[in-house]
Amino acid sequence: MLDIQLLRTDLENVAKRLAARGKAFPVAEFNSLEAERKTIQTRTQELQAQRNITSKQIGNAKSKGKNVSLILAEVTGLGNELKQAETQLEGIQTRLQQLLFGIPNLPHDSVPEGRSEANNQEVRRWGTPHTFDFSVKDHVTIGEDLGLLDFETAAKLSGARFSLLQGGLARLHRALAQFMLDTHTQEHGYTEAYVPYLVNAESLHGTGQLPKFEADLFVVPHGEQGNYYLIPTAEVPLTNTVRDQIVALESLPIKLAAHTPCFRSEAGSYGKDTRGLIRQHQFDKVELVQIVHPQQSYAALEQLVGHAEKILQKLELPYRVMVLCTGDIGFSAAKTYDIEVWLPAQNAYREISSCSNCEAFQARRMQARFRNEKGKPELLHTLNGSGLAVGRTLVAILENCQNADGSVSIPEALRPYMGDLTRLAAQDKK
RNA sequence: GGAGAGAUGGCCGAGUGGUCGAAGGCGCUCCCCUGCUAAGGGAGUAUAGGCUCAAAAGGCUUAUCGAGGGUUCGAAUCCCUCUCUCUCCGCCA
Repeated sequence: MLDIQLLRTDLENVAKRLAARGKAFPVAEFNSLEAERKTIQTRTQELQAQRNITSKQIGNAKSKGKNVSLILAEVTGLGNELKQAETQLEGIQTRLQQLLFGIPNLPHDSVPEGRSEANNQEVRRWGTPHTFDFSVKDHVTIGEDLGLLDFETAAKLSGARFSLLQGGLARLHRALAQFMLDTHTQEHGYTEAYVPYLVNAESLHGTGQLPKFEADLFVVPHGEQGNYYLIPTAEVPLTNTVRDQIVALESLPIKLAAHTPCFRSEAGSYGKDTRGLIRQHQFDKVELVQIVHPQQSYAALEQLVGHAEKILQKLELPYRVMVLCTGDIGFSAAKTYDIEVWLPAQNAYREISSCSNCEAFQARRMQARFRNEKGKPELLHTLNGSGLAVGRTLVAILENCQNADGSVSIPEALRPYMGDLTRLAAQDKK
């Protein structure tokens, strides 16, 4: 959510920066709502003040044993008028808020302008893609040939966009998550967290998935209490830990890491990445969240990307880092880096991590604050990044580490998590 | 799932219809006193808004005592609904 003060004082500039992300701000609608709000709010508060004064007079008079019927008669009409004004004000403020909740974050000045993915800029590259002296297979073929990856059975159990891993591949998947989590907690200073996978609407509202993106979520009805939602990312529970809180300055930065499944309905992505593990309704991810002092958030973003990169470096997987352009950053983000891993079978780099600084956008929705140097509450900055998407990392390993005989070499960093196994071969089902 | 108790400021805790944004304490900040330490004295100390102001300061004002609704001229206080926490019983990994 944007700061309404900013909209009141510098609407033109806000509209301009939103235009850079391809979002037209409804200036006229906002201005007329604001004008209306101003009139009605002033009127309401005047009436409230009048009521308060009169009520006090009644109290005073009564305690002195005076007759109050005269003053009482004076306030008779006030109640109705006040109630009407209050209702009207509430209506306007709801409309203003709804408008505001639908407006995305402003891009940071350092974000390159552009309309789409095509305008994202490469920041750096690490590693050299391997050249193969045989024709490479894609991860689906590799996994199925090994007898360890089974989409047909998954489709029977659930439907499209689910997968079943077995044997060494399932173990490799587990090993990856452990390895990532251990690296971040032991080398990068994150606190490991185990979090709820079902969250309430307030939490999703806090991080910005609601109210606009309900269609992307899986909803679980829960009796009369309303709905639970399956988390689309651990960013939601991790970031919302500070919702409605005022944290102490000394406790910053807060760095949290969690390994969770993520659930996305993938509405609107029909026909995209239908083959394989790239785009699933359920996938695992190790998520990094940082909650920091506003002055630190851009330094923290660089760090956060580095933490995610470190995983790929240890796994010796080639990648590049992209800075997303104004037209491609997500709703809550002010700046986003994507990390893209090399996939030989696609002969392309594909997204494996996304790291964003949301500045105060989420914190404002969540009322997540800290006591600043002057002891005053101030909004925090929140950041999140994948470190990394486990399923996609598995894909990258299968494809980058494949051998001519159909086996897959296990990166050295993972071997301690695999009982020192060096390769996955067809007989590894058990 | 059943029965009961509770939710008040950074924390503890008083407050059962009016002068209560809320006693008292703790903590924190500033000042005074004390040769040092310990102790003592005084003052201050919620948040989010609105209007005003070129801005800062200030001024005026509104809302907030778990949340929402109701009764009333007036609600922390009375009534209703919900949420959460605790205790006991049941069930369960």
